[in-house]
Amino acid sequence: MSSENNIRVRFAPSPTGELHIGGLRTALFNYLFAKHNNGTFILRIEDTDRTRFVDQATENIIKTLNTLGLGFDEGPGKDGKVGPYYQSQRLEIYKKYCDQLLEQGNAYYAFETAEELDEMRKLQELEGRQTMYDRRARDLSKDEVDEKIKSGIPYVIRLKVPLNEEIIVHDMVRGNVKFETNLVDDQVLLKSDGFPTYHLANVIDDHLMEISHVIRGEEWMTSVPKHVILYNAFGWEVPKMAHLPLLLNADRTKLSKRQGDVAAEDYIKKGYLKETIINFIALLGWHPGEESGDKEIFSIDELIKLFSVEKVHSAGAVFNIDKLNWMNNDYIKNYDLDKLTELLIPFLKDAGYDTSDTVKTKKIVGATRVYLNKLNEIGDHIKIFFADDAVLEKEEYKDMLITESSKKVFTALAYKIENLSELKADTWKQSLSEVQKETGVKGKVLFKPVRIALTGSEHGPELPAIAEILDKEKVVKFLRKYL
RNA sequence: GGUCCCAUCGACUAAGGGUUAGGUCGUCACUCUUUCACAGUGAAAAUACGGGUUCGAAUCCCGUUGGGACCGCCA
Repeated sequence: MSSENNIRVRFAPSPTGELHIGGLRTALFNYLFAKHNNGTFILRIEDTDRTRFVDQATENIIKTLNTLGLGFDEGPGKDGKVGPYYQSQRLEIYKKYCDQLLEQGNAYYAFETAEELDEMRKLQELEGRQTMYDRRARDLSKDEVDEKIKSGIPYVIRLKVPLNEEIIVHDMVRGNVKFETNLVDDQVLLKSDGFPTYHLANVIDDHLMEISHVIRGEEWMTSVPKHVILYNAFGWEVPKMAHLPLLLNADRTKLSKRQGDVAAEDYIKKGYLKETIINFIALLGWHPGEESGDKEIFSIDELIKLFSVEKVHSAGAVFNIDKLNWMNNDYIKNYDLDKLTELLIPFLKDAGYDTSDTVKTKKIVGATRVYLNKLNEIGDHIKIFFADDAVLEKEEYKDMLITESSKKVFTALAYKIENLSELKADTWKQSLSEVQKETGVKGKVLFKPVRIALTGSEHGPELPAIAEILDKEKVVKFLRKYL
């Protein structure tokens, strides 16, 4: 379903590890924007840094995107005539355009070593100046350049930033932003290993891939003038830009490993539902506004319908795990029980529980889902359904179980349950109320010991549900244990 | 330090010249449930500060303060 219009956006991660929550948010907003406008969502892999390349990272990113329902229209394995979508496979293209820049006088060769540049920066810092390339190779003569190249000195190609100009960019989130070119670094465009830097590759690819809107994180804001200079040098139209507010740690610094997990996959693994993740992330830095009222829960389709860049905030947003947990619990409580059970089975198996009895498993899920903030917590709540013995949580509970009234109740109840044709929630209730009448024991004195006898704990799911799941044999056994 | 961005309850946010500044999470209280949880009701809780503009400012402008991002042959 490609574009009838020309809306084309891309998510362009570099394969240096797992998909970060911040990256996921960028991907999501690009996706929502594309789908809302009936445009095209493109995945491009920016693998131009050989030193940070991580094997399988691309596969993982694609997998995570797919798991969360953010499938791309064009990208690796899905050609849309503007590929390849791996930058490492586009080296000749960058080389060609870089040569053009050189010819036009928009770029130049530079021969400093890393050490020399370090020294330069240290000095600048000492003098309290902005650290940036001092443009010392800008005016090397053609002969000097040729000679250095011939003698095998490694070189990079740098952008020749036009001096004394002002660049004004319109950002869809932030409005007009002004930059002085004198403060813009003569960015390296082509590294000494022949690979392009982000800035060169990004601009060329966005143009060649006909990207209409660049939607990316705010950390890119300060490199915008470099990109504009490049677009201008090539004589290309600058795409529309939108810089998204950062996702923040609790201390309001850029979201990073430290405070907790930042890999989207970690959240999936813990059992945050994909609906939750999408819903929650969408509301970080964006809100549909007044028309949607007090609504907090949005399906992906609703998000697509409602999304607009104009409603994106300009301030950073703290990633708040408490609200994520609440939202996940809300989804879990309202999820289709069969589907939820299906999702929970791997977690149950992980926790070492037998899930072969699907009817029982479903009942257990139904009885305990309300406690779950995430699926991997299921193991903490279901021990009682599989134990061969109701181990007392606290030693002193025993006193309650061996009183005269408890014994009376257990005896009567065990007898009734034993003679039930089937132990269900309602037959349990029926039996218990009969016992209440017959023994005259009621209230806390009745219920508490029974609960403890069956589960070993004062707290837990509803007693009738527990009884039904445990079934006759165990219930009777547990009740008679204290006689 | 330089450049750029940002500023409504603790957090996410609504209101975009006129509202008792609204909602959600979290917190607290109460109700319900013979448990916990769920659910329901309610409470505390914010326009950073100072100047303008205006009849009227959270909203527009300026300044201050505070926070953040970037300043790599990383992306």
